[in-house]
Amino acid sequence: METEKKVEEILKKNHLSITGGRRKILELFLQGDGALSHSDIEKKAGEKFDRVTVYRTLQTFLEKGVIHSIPTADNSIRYALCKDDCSGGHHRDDHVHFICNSCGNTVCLEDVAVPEIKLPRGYLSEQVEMLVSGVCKSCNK
Amino acid sequence: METEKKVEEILKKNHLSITGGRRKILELFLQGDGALSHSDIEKKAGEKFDRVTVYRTLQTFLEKGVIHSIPTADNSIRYALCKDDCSGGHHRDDHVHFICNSCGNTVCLEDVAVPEIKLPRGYLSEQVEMLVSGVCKSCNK
DNA sequence: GCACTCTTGCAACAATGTTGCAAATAATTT
DNA sequence: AAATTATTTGCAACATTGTTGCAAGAGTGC
Repeated sequence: METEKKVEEILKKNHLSITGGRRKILELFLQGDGALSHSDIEKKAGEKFDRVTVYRTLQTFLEKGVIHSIPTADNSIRYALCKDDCSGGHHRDDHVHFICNSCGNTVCLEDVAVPEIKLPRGYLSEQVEMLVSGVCKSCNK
Repeated sequence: METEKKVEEILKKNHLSITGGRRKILELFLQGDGALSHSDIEKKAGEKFDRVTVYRTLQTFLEKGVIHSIPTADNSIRYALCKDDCSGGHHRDDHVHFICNSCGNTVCLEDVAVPEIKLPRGYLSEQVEMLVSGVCKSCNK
């Protein structure tokens, strides 16, 4: 199966041992194209995994650069897969995130770059996050 | 006192009754210039107010447009005062937010406007949030 | 000052996140 | 392929954060 290979590839590339939990969570990310919150994952994974495992797995994936986190206004961080080129720790995650107010989905707009901005004198920018909310392609019909 | 007048003005303008809790919380916002998280407020307000009161007060202020919320990557929403012209429900909050990785402060860069961006076909933008993290003016010395 | 409305605090609860530790599983070595 | 080692998982217990109903208290308008 295609997904299964990808899962193993990602885990191996990041020197992570291949376990059931990591497999399952990666599959979820590969299947749906949207971002997932912690509770999304808990629900979709069925009753199979302990809550703590999900926390720790997400934590590990974050550290390795497998996923990135997307802050949201409703206090529920979401996570999405990183593209290939940002694995290995340094993290190039300069695309816009879109949250649909209709269906609630969060997606990465990989093709929309975050524009440069000029900060006031004295401020040093290290990372920029851009969060657009509105109506997504699927709901806007 | 200057602050006290401002507090009452804001509350009256939004048809909110003037109570101790609302006074105190507004003062906190007027004093420090940074954004405050829920727990910041609880701590700074001393032992005087119930947790629930803080939640409800923030909720009320949000609805009235007295404050706006700033999502952050660490799962702790922060709140900051709105400028005068965005009271009354419709909310013009189009400035950039800055989070300092050194001191942890979050501030509104009122002078830095959020740039326009072009979304892919089909997407409808309703609100844009821009979150810059790095080193702030005070820490960058 | 009095009646009325809104706000507060308390209690109880639900949801979310964290930590230590022993058992289970995966990777490594022989 | 079995044994050793390192890592991961699940459980339990706990801490923190957020929510709701309700009675008591405080603010507002008359």
